[in-house]
Amino acid sequence: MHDLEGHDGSQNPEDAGDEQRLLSLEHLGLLSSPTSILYHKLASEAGLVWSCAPCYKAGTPSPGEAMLEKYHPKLIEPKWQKVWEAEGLHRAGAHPERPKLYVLEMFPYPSGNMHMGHARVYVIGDLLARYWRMHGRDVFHPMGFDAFGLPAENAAIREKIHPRQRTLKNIETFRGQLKRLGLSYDWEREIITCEPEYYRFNQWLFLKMYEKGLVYRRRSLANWCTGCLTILANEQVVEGRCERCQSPVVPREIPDWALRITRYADELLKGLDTLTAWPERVVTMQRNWIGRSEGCELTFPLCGGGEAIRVFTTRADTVFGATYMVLAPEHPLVARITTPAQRGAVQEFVQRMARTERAVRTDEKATKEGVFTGAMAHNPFSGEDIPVWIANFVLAEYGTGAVMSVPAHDQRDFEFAKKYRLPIRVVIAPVGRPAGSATELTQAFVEDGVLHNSGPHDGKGSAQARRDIAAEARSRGQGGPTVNYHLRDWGISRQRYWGTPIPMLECERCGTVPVPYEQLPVRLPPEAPITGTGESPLSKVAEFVHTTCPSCGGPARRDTDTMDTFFDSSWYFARYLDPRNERLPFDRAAADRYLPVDIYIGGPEHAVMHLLYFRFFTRVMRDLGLVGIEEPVARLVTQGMVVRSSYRCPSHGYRAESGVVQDGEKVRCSECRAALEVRLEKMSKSKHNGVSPEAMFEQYGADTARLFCLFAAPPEKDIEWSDAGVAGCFGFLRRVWALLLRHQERFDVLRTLDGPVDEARLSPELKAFHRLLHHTIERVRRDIEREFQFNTAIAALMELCNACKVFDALTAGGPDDAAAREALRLLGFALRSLALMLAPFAPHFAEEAWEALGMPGRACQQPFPSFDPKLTVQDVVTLVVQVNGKVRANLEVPRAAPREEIERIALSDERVRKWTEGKAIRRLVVVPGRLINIVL
RNA sequence: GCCGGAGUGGCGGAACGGGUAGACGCAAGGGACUUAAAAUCCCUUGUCCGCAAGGGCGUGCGGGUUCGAGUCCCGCCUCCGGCACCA
Repeated sequence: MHDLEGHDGSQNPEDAGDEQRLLSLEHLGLLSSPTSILYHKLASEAGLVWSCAPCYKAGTPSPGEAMLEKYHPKLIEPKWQKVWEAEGLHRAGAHPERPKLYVLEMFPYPSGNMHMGHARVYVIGDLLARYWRMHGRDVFHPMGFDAFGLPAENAAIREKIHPRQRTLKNIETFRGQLKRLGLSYDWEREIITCEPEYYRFNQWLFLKMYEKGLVYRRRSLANWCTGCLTILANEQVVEGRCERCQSPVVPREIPDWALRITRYADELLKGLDTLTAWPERVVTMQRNWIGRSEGCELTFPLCGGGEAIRVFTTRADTVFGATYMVLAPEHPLVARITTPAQRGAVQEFVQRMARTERAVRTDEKATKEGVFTGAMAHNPFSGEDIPVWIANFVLAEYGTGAVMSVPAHDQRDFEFAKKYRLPIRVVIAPVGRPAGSATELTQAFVEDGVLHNSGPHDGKGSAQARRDIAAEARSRGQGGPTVNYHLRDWGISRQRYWGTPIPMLECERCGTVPVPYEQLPVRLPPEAPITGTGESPLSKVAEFVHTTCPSCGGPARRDTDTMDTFFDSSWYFARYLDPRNERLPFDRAAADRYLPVDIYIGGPEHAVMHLLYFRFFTRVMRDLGLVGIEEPVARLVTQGMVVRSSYRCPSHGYRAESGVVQDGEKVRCSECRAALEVRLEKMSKSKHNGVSPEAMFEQYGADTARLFCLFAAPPEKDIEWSDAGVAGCFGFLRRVWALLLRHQERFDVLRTLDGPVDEARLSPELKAFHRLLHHTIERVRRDIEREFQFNTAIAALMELCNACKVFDALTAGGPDDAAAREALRLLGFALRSLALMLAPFAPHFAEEAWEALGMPGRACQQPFPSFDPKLTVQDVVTLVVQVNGKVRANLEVPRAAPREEIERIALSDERVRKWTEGKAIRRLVVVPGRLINIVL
């Protein structure tokens, strides 16, 4: 059925590559037979090894005959993936008596293909999952798909493919790629957010939050993305632009549903202190984002009217210096207080601001401009009447949307006052110095100091005055101490099709009515006119919109927006626990068993949005009695990007590696010979610097890809994709393979020698190796557990493999020869340990090795090797001899040598005497087992 | 501007509470095997002076503490990330 195109570089995942054929073999009634039989059967059925791979010896090995001449991942990997799946080795919950561990990676949005950035995250998670399973944990390690979202909808507009169809196809592809990486997920837990079985509980949670007053309808200025044609949450606006498509964002008045995340602002902030296993920078970013600011609200009555202006300030101590006030152009009072004489100018200004892009408006370099409203307000502290202006730099959504302006002590106010010739009054003097005069100020004095020109408060320090003035305001009923947050409520309505319908109705008689729980899910209609014009597609689906009111039975209209997809991903970690539950989002007992997530791995780009919502929802779910935890994630790992060189030609744009030529130091475009700009950038199709996992599997196999992802750098750093580095990892696996092969004929003997090694019978070389082996186990465990330093753990394994050379000299002694038997015992121990330690890193390889060694069971289910702390150190150490801090000699001494002995050996050494000759020794510093420093 | 983080060979990166800087891998050079190439294996590889033995200098820069500093302290520089007219 497949076409007969060759293997030449076709990227089509359906291309009949060799292992594809292996995977598609459905004759797996064989799974109950020994895997070696299965594997040979697979191989010959696939026509792979014996007919076409030049690296194999010709001929068909008989079942039971062990290893192939060369390491061939293409053959090994599909085999073990089938075995794991058939034997259900990665399923959680099989051992309720064991301690649990929930390892989670941020689930993907299934775009067409998995890329290396994805692979890296999953490989890190999988390593931890596999490692801890070998330590006897009941590991919960699920995977699913974040399936709603704009890209599918945009693609639908472009390519006329239904988002659902496209998404499901992508998931299919993606899932296949995940499986080919050998990731140990419990696939029975899979969730797909665009399925009604999932999103009905988005709706359920929305309704519960509505009941709790955590959801409200608002009609305010929303962030409208001119590219995506929908409103965005505050978090999705980056530098005034859409974080997704970079289009300008403009204010637009669209009614939406908002979640009252601000009600949890303080709790979310305090909770940060408990997140000791989160990266510092993520905690800091969240702290900044929540942006708690303690201050004071003050009321300024308008002259000649009952109305008053409320302002928020952190500098109540400067209130006597407030010489004018400024409202945001959108402030509701503006229209009412503007005098007829100023109306024209004010209206013009307000309208201009309404059209201004957020990016332009909030650009710090934008000049401050404003218009006088004609109104005056009364400063209740100084007793003065001061003018009320509107200006571009005052934001409607922060504080009260109005400020008191103190030009002498606030830089913005200062600039504004200078520009419009507004009065400046100095009311704070630097401590210990006289207050300057307003006329000689060149910039605002913004620090705390001593009050001045402030009536009864003169002479007080700023901090004291702030407290007193706030208290005074409160006692007069004109404000008082208050707290403000940078965090805003989370608007979740999106004017798009591909998302969760919002379960709310508008009834002509009853007003806003929630959809009753028993009517959930409100299903997304299968078809809707997806036009991308900015109107909600659902509003044009008459049979969706028109419904009956559940309370009065009269006609009602459904809400036609869909939810922000961050809603979906805010609680998915809990749905995995109980993904088929039709009554509740998940069962409380399952939550109590597995939550919180012990280790969560994902990109730092989610430091604020996703992770803040995650924490918010966890608290909401706690208040709904769904979970018993406060924080969803105990330990967070933010991994770096996968980057690779990109080449950009001034006239031909980004060039693929095949389109560049090396010319000495320079790299040139193969078309026009122009020098190219070389940069390290995140892999992407558009920059032509990507490496597809498919290509990796094809060339080196999943184990090598996994190994490289872990070896290239520690998790939090970016890794630079290096084809040579990948080849190096492949080479390592091949060397281990060759090592096993060299000792193949001994496997039968090794298997029988499993008792403890008797050091006394080992040669000095083997004794040193024995200790290195124990030390390696210690290092690998420590690197994984404490530091997440997988790169150094792999380095340790490489060293161990290199050290195994000592066994090459092993001569065949009979089993009666005690020394030879001990050496073989050690060899067996080493090979088995190496195989098992590799299991979390290169799992297919490890299984194959384990099987070849003739060991029963599966490598991934064995206990991780353990070490004897007494044996992790060498008994002969290299002692460094320094003279005045400079290294002059290295000495081999017994580790346990007494201090006097060490001093004697060191001082009598010829190389040392050369430096100490004829000089008095002032001091001898001895660090046992390490060094001796002779100070002259 | 504010808040984080990082600067180590030709490259990616090591160095547990201050104790041989450069583990491990890549690249490079030399050699072995081969009719040849590939693959594989062995050796060398921070830098400068030296035939060598040996020595000098080296972890962004300048100081300091210490017998001893990549690591600790003070002052800078550069790069990356986040926030940014938040009152």
